[in-house]
Amino acid sequence: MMTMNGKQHFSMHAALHEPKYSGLHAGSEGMRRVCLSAPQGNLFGGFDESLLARAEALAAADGIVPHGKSHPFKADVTYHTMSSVPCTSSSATTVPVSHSISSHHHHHHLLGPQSLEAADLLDHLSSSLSVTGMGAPQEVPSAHHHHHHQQHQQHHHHHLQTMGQLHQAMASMHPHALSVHGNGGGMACSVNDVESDPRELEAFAERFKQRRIKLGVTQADVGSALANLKIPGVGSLSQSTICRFESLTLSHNNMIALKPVLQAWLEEAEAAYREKNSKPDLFNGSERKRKRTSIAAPEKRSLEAYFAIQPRPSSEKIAAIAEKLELKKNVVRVWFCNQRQKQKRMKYSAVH
DNA sequence: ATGCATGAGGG
DNA sequence: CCTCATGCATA
Repeated sequence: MMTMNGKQHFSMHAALHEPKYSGLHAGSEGMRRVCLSAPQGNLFGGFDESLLARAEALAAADGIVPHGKSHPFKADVTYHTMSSVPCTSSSATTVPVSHSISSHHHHHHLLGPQSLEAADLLDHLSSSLSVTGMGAPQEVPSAHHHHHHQQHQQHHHHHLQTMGQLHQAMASMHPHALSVHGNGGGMACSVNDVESDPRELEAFAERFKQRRIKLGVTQADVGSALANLKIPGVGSLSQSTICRFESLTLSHNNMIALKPVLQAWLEEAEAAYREKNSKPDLFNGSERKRKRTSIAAPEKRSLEAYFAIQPRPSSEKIAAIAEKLELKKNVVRVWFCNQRQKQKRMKYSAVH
């Protein structure tokens, strides 16, 4: 029944764009970012190549693995569950080193004395170059802030909507459903964000998670159940999103937008709780599946080093980096985009 | 739980 | 091309 994809995009997108948090969020998120800002922004001005070279060299040195020669394989692997896909394109070369090193590489000096990481590099370079005459204020080449929290939960792929059914008509709805930004410049702010200090969000997320678990509902269940609430502009969400909400790994705005919806669900669920589901019904074996490139650890280290220096490389630079790392340009571009997004997420984005 | 990807909307 | 919200695929 229904190609199971019939419920994917519910654009509540349109709503939140380029939020400068100009006035309203200046106290919350904007603040956090400011705290992280490094005084020296743009380090480029003609040193590009040398900087990139150094970043790479250092990143490479950082990964001194027992291989005397350079990696003979492609820097990335592309997985796909489909055998019918002939386009092993980006990786005709299967990487034998796959998980051995690609998983745990936490940028924190546990590698030894030579592990000069991006932050150090930046620091080093900035002191010697900040005089070259550029001062473009950048976002925040902050050192990484990685938080690793793991706790296994359920893994339950839902391609179902056995109880969901319906929805999907919202793709054409008004773009401002649960927007947080109603302001169009007039700053008549009053309706949105206000009542949303990160403190409360954190508290809510925690409560939500606990009660959800108490109800014996999985993140995926919550996601699909949201469609049943029939809130205008709100369709279902994925396990990923629910998970991210609970772990506060969404942007501040996203958190605020989702809170009311999840709260509504929680209330309804507790009212008439006690309903499970799980009919992992079958699907067609013939679906074009999305591929997920896997960037190997060494390359990832290089990218991180570059990112520390310049979070927003130009197209040319991206191309150059892509070539050096033997990655597709688009892969590199997306990596930077995702990295930037990551930087803006909640959680311990700053002082906590 | 998270990495890489897609797409809308805005320049 | 970017930012953002989201999701599939995966570890």
